[in-house]
Amino acid sequence: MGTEHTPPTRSVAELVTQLGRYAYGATSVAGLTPAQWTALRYFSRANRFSRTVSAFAEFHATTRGTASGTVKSLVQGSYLKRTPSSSDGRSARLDVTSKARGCLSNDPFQRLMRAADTLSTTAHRAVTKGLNRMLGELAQDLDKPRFGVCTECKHLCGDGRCLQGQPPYQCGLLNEPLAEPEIEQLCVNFESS
Amino acid sequence: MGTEHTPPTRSVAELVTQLGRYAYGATSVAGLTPAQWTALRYFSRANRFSRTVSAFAEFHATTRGTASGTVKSLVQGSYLKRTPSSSDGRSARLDVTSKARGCLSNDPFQRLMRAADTLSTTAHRAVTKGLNRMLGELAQDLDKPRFGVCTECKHLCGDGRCLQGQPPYQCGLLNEPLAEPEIEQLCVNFESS
DNA sequence: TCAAGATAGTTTCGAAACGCTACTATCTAG
DNA sequence: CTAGATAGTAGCGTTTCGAAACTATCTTGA
Repeated sequence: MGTEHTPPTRSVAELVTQLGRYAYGATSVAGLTPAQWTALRYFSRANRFSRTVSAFAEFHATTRGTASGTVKSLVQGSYLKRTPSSSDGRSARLDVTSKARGCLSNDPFQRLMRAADTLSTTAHRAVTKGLNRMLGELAQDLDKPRFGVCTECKHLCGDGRCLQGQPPYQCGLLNEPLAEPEIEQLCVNFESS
Repeated sequence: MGTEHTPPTRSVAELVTQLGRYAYGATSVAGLTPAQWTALRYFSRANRFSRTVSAFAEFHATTRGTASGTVKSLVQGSYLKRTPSSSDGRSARLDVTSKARGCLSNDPFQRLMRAADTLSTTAHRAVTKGLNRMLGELAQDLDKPRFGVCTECKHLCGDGRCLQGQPPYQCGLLNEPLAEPEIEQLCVNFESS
């Protein structure tokens, strides 16, 4: 009964790339480059296990070399603070500074969020769900990590056992305790369900 | 009853940028760069009034200088054929060659479309509608052109008058006849409604 | 205990891509 | 016919990026 293939509307793929391009290019506020904005956004959204150069490199879909350079410039500009890991001598954690938080509050990226806010609640939910699904498919197809939050991750444990819902929370993969606000942050080790 | 602000799901803005990044970076098939892929996709989707360097520059959200370089490389590689305009001595039209069409048939971009195809029809429609809305908002906010198809454009005229539905079609803005397949192509002069 | 391999991160290099400015050529308005 | 807008090109410096080479640390297993 219905048409078999996609109707003659503009395809979702085209819309996504166009939105992505407009959002990425809309820099020009502070003296930060698009790549630097992406990094700042990432490090302000990622949990403490994921605030590393390597994790950011995977998120940004680039090489560690490039990511290293971007991070370096942000550390020099004191947008990020480097703290060597106590357990792993090779690794360091990057935290956003108050200066960076100030910049992020008028991120050009906000325009995109404002555009999203014009949608109704139901429309917003439908789009979120659909895009989430697409991202999962694409990440699997490209063999990239997923980057989700604890509340939707299978490794989240509550109250000693792997039952979600009540604190104190814990990550079943890393066996590390999770504070309340942390379970809404992005994680490299995310696995759905 | 419902929560006032966005629920603790990952925001639409984040999803869009992430999808955009993955799709843009997924090149590496032929010897074409991401910018060249974007150009090829554009020129294969745009109608004859929009297949110019300037229109592509606006679509790609870049400068005419950069766009000119990208196009030049594609013409040299015989992916595009340049035809000077008969009515305007300054302008030229760029058409994709059969070689380019061959490349496009295994565009890395296809992965994103495949991901979109895993959605149900209703979900697909909801996402399309939502993203379309967002793109409209964002384009207006950034003062960029919209780039839509004739079937959704107010300038489409049918049967002599501006009544849509039956051929022969015509563009009410440029006063030019439109062939049947052309009314599904992208246009710089698109205006909604 | 020690060697081999994996991993975190940096550095350098060359190739793009980009924004910007200046420039030519053509078209359009008064 | 002149002034200004528009289509497109060319050059410069910056940013980005992938690839490869390298150091330092961790891990594995004999």
